[in-house]
Amino acid sequence: MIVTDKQKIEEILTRGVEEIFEKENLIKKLQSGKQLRIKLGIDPTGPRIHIGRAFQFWKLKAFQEMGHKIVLIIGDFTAQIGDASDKQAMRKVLSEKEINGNLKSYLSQIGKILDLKKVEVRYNSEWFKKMKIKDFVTLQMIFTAQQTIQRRNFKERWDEGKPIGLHELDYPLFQGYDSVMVKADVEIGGSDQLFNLQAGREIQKYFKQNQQDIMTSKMLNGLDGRKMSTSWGNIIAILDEPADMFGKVMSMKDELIDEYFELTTKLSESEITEVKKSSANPRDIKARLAKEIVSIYHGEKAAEMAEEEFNKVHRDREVPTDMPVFETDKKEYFLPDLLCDTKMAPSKNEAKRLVEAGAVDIDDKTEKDWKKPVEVKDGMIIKVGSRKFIKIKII
RNA sequence: GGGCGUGUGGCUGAGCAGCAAAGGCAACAGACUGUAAAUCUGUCGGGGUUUCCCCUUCGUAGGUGCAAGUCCUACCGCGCCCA
Repeated sequence: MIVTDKQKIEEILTRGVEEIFEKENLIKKLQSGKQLRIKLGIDPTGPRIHIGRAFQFWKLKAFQEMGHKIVLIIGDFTAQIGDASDKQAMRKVLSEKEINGNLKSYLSQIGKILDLKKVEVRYNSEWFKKMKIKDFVTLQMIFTAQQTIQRRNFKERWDEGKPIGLHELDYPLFQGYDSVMVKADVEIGGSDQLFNLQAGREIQKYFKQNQQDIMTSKMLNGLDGRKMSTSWGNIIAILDEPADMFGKVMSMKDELIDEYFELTTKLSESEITEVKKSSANPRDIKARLAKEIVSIYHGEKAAEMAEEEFNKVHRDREVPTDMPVFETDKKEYFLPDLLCDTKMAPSKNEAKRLVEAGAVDIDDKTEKDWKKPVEVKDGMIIKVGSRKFIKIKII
C-alpha cells in the first residue's frame, strides 16, 4: 500500500531538505501510487555512524513507511577510492581489511533506524569487481574533464595547487553507475553529494533509463560548528552511550540548537517552537534537545537517567553514581604515576601540568603539589577536570 | 625527460646556523557561569631527584660546522612551467 497523502509528501520533501531535482517530477511520482526505488549509498569509511548521517536514514524510513522500496548501497568498492565530496585534501585509501572491519557493525547500526527486512541491501563490489576496463572507459566518456574539474571542491584544490588524484575524479562515475545497476527512481544524499547525484542522472540517461530524481539534505554541523566528521572528532555517534550522548549535546555551541532540532529529533515544527518558547535559557533548551536525542537511540528511561546524572555531576558538582574503579596494592603512590596508571592523564608531564593547574581533586580536596606522595586509601576518589573520576580499591 | 619551487609538532603556518621551534585552529585545565555554551587566563613532544638536567622530533639517508629545521649531496613525495 503506497501512501500518496499530499501532506505526508509535502512533509517528506521539506524537513531538513536542501534541494530537489526535479521537484515537480518527484511529486508526480510520489502521487502516482507506484512503489519507488529510493537509493542511498553509504561508504563504510569509519566504524561509527553519526547522527548527522542518521538523518538520511530517518528520511529513508519515512519513505519506507510510505511503502516505497529502500535500496541501500554499501559502497565496499567505492570506499576504497574515497569520495572527495567533503574533502579538501586527498583521503587516505582504505584497505579491504579496514573496510570489512567497518562493515561489520554497519548494518546493525542502520537497523536501529530502518526496518532492514524490507530493505534491499546491495554491495557495489558486486558489479564493480566484474567490470571490464572497456566498460569503465565508456563511463568516463560520458563526462568531460572540464565538467568534473568545475566541481567546487576540485576547483578549490586545483587553484590552490593541491593534489587531486585521477581516481578521485572517477568517484562520481562509480556512484552514478550504482544508480543504473539498481534502477533508482530517487536518490538521496547530503548536500555535498549534489555533484555525485547528478552524475547518476547523466549516467542513467546514457544507459537509457529513467533519470532518478535527487534530493539533498542539509548537513548537520559537528559539536564545534565545523562539519560533522569522524576525523574531526566532533560527532555524536548513534552508538554513543546515553550519558556521553547527553553530555555531548550539552557541550555544543548554542547557535547549533536550531539545526539539531530540525535534523536530529522527531519533534514537529510546532513542538520545536513550543520548546524554544518554554525557556529563555539555552541551557534548558539544550537539555531538552539532549533528552530527545538520547530517547531516540536509547529510550526515554535512559534519557531521563542521563539527564539526572548530568545535573548531578555538572550542575550540582556531585560525584557520579558510577565511576571506574582502579585496583592497587600500593599504600603510597607518586601522584603523576597514579594519574598515568589510571589513564586519567596520557603522560607524566601532562599529569604534572594538570596538578599544577589545580585540576586534580583527591577526595574533594584540590592537590597542587605533585611531588608529595599520595597515601592511598580504599574508596578514595580522584577527580581530574570536571568529568573524569576514578575510585581506588585496595586489593 | 628538463627548469623552478616545496615537504615543519593533531591540522594550518612562521622560522635568522645557537629552540622543544612564532602565530592561528583544535585539544586540555583554571576562573566565571546558564553547561562540558560564550568570555578571560594558563598549558599544549617525552622523562627526571624540577627555578635545573636528560632524551626524541622539522620528508628519508649521508656530509660540512663547536653548533643544522636552517648550509651541501643523494633519494622520496607533492606542485607549477616547458617537452
